[in-house]
Amino acid sequence: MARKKTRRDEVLYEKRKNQILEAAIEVFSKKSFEGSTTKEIAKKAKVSEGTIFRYFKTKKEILIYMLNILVEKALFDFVEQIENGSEVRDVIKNLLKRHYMFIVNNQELIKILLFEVQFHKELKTRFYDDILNKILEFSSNVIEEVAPNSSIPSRTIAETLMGIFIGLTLVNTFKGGDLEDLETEKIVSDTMNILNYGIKNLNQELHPE
Amino acid sequence: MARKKTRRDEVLYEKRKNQILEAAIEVFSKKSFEGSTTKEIAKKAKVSEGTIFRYFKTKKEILIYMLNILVEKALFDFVEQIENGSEVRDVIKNLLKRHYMFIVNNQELIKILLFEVQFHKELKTRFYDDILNKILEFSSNVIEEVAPNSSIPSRTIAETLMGIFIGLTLVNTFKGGDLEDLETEKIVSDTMNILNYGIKNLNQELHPE
Amino acid sequence: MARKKTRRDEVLYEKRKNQILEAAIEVFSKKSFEGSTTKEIAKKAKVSEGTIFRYFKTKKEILIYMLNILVEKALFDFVEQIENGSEVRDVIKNLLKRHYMFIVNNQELIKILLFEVQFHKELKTRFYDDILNKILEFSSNVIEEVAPNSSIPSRTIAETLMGIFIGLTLVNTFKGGDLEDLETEKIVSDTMNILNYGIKNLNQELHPE
Amino acid sequence: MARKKTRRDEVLYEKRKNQILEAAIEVFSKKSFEGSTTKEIAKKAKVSEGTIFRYFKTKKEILIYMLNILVEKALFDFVEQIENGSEVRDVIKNLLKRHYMFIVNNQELIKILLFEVQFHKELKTRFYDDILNKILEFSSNVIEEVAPNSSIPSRTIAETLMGIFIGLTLVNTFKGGDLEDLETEKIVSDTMNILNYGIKNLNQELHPE
DNA sequence: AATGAATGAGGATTCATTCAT
DNA sequence: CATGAATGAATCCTCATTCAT
Repeated sequence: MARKKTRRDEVLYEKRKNQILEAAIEVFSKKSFEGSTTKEIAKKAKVSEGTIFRYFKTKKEILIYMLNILVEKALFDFVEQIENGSEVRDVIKNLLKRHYMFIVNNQELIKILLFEVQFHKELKTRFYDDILNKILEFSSNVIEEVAPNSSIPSRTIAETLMGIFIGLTLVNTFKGGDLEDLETEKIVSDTMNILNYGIKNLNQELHPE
Repeated sequence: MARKKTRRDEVLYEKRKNQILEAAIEVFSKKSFEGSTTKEIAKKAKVSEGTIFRYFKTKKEILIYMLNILVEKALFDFVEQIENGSEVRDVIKNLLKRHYMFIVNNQELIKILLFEVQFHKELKTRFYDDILNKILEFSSNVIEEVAPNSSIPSRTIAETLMGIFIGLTLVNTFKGGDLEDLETEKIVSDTMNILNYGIKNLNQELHPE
Repeated sequence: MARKKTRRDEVLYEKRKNQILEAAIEVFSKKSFEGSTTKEIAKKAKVSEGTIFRYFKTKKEILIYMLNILVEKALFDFVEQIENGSEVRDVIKNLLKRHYMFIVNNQELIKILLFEVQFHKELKTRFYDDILNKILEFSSNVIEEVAPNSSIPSRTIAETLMGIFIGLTLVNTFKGGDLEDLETEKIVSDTMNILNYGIKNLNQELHPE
Repeated sequence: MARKKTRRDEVLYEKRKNQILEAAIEVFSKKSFEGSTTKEIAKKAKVSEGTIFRYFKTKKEILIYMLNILVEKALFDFVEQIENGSEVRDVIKNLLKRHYMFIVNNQELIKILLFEVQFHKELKTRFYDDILNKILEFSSNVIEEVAPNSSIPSRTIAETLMGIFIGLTLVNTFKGGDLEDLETEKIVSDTMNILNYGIKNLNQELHPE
């Protein structure tokens, strides 16, 4: 009776699961996890409520699955070897771009998890260990290499960079909503200027590139 | 017949309302607004569920009240005239301290609102207009005064400062939980160094004070 | 310690009780018994909620008290000897007037009790026994006296009369609301004509008085 | 994917909805709308409380649905052309029968709505416009045709007829409860006699048919 | 596999009643 | 005695989850 699982079955399975995931991302990001209903997700995903529970044992498992996906993306986006410039400035600039692209590409997922993770202990650890910490380690290492004896620990610098981007992203959601690719260059270069030359010299050395 | 409302009555009223508020802050910050139940708030506040609704018409009104309180605190903490140093450096440092103290002193409230505000349109506007924007304006003005011709707009600098602190706060909640007063000096001075001298010169000019 | 109850106390007591009663009548008639709250009654009566329960052990007791009052009024309004005319027509006309005045004078109370009595067994019996039945008996007797051998039982005639008035009252509440004293004569005389001359002869014998 | 809604589905849906409706009628008529609980309705309908809300968005919607049903029935029971007798007497008799059958067949629904309608503005208008007024217009027209020049307006006669029946129904609910089909003939013919010949001639002309 | 009807535990809120002041 | 704050049981309603089809 039981039909062998074909390759096609699997592809369909993944497609359907993704359909639900995308719908959930949209809904969670608009109403928060607790504020969302499986009914609304089902509707947006164009499946029945029952179907959701074939793909995810519980509503919470959707959230967990989101974290898994973000972990993958974080690794992928930061693991590729960075094209090392030799100058501190270039290295930092590359890091900033990576941060920025990661955030822009995964805005909704990041927003959801950044917040929800606080209310679910099991997720919190993984979010910190597998995403934040991984990125911070990677950044620290890169910084350490090009500025080995800085009296500010490279980790602190990395945290500051990350903090800036998370903060900017949030502040931004209040102003308008979606970050757009177009602004990338400006935000990165403004931040670069502040970080690179310091505020002290703002008047003299700006936009020298 | 009707007893006049005495001063004592009023004090009791405020005390009770605060009791509930404190409980709500604790619960909301641990479980999110939607994830919290009035039952749990009541228990933590040591009142009956019914009592909550004598002091707040709806659960949501508790959230709104939280925003009102944060607005007050924001004004109070930023309205006092800043002791103007004459040097850019000192001014920025003062701003950073203010930011930091505001966040440290109102951690839970900020965490709750930063999150919830996204899901409640009415709150969003007020949060941006009455808190974020007010602080940004204040900061911009201060910056403008001491660094009038910077090619980076003072507003951008102000947003960056705020972004840094919001971001740092969040990143911090993942590491440990509560920010402590003790770390204030270190965080402020590290951030100051980065901002002030820039990363470019990290090796040479650090910690000159 | 316990002060002797003075006459003055008693008067005050009754006054207060009445204050509450009047408020309750107003509220019940607008929202039904179950739909009303003691809070609203208290507010309308200008006393505290607690006070209500000094005068009535429970909310339901207010309803019971209303019934008592209506019983008194029914007796009073129908017990006085009717000025017997010698003609059937005059007798019926007098009965109709009594019915009508009773309804007009106690509109709200009747509306409330007619409705609520159905949902409270204890009240139902008393309402039927002490009000409806009393009136029906009284009317039957009067009719019996002037039309002793009618093949329609005098009781049936009495029920029909009462039915007409209850029905007219209700139908009326849908059109406008309050019955007004002004219409009394017209309603009574129209009804009289129908009853008196029958529909059969409507074209010929109308308004001969 | 999505299964087409079959005829069978629809039938089941209506059956279930009716199950709940019947239960609600029973409960409302025993305890009034406000005095009833969805829990009790659910129990009586042998469904879960949740199910009720699949079929009716709110408790009040059940009441509204009841009104809709009564409107339908009123139209249906009065719209069929009346078998016109040529004599006033026959016409009136037919009208009385219609009234009576309508009331007997829909006793509970009428009792519920006659009362509840007073506390719900939206219902009140519809009840008057779509039921009472429709019936009154129909009756008036019929009367007008057979007794065109009566000095009592046909509308008044129609209102009196309706009033009689509403009133008789109510008075009846206090005596025993359900009206039974058996009594129809008697009640109709007694009322007919009163209306037809008038009280004046009660002694002479009764039961001549 | 997919559906969506049914479930029932649990949530926010109301309200009659009590009781300390 | 009068007050009105406090109570908590009970209400209407929602929603994740199950399961027959």
